[in-house]
Amino acid sequence: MFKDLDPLLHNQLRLSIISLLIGVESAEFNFLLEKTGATRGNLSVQINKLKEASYIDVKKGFRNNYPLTTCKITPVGIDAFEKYVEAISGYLRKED
Amino acid sequence: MFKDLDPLLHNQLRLSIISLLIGVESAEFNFLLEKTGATRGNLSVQINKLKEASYIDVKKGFRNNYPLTTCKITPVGIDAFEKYVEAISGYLRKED
DNA sequence: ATAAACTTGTTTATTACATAAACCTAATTT
DNA sequence: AAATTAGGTTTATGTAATAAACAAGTTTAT
Repeated sequence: MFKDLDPLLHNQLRLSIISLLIGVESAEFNFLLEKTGATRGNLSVQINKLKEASYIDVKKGFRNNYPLTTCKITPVGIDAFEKYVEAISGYLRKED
Repeated sequence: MFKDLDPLLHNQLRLSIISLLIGVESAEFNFLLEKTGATRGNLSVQINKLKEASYIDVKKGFRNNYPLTTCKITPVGIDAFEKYVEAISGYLRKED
């Protein structure tokens, strides 16, 4: 009847991150921070969870002498997102 | 950018319950149990949370001498569900 | 040059939540 | 009358979400 919802994506912040990444080539930590309105700590944690699931790739470098974290969605992440969209859509329709 | 997701509805089981109730006049405990595949305990807990938020009305009676719990969505619940659908839709589109 | 404040994150600690397991009461069956 | 079934509820526990504290270095002000 109802498809299971990927617990990793069924979370506001992680879903926001993936939703943002799906639309861009890649995104920096501060971009995600601003767009999501999350705290740094929470964003850091959730980025790592997505990374450990291989939903995103994370590159750490420097710019203007400061640390710079860049995120990019992977094919695995894209696939998971598309499945999630399909699954949750089944909950949102009024018809059976 | 992203609208907040009602925490009460952003849960697989509770969303299933509301999604089912939105399509029917009312539903019995066992109907929800079967359709959602939840355990009785979990269903009981989540029904009560929805009830405490006035998202649903719960009527307890008897049928054939056995307890019978019947649930019905309220206007508050309908409103919350519609808002949730709109909010989460903002996360699912590929365009910005 | 040194202290203060800022940048960019990470780690830790606490609270809340989701869920299964255990329990309860009454009815039915054997 | 003992065991089983029906219909739920309560409790206990592990997991997860999040904020608060910390870290490591950089820039600015004094």
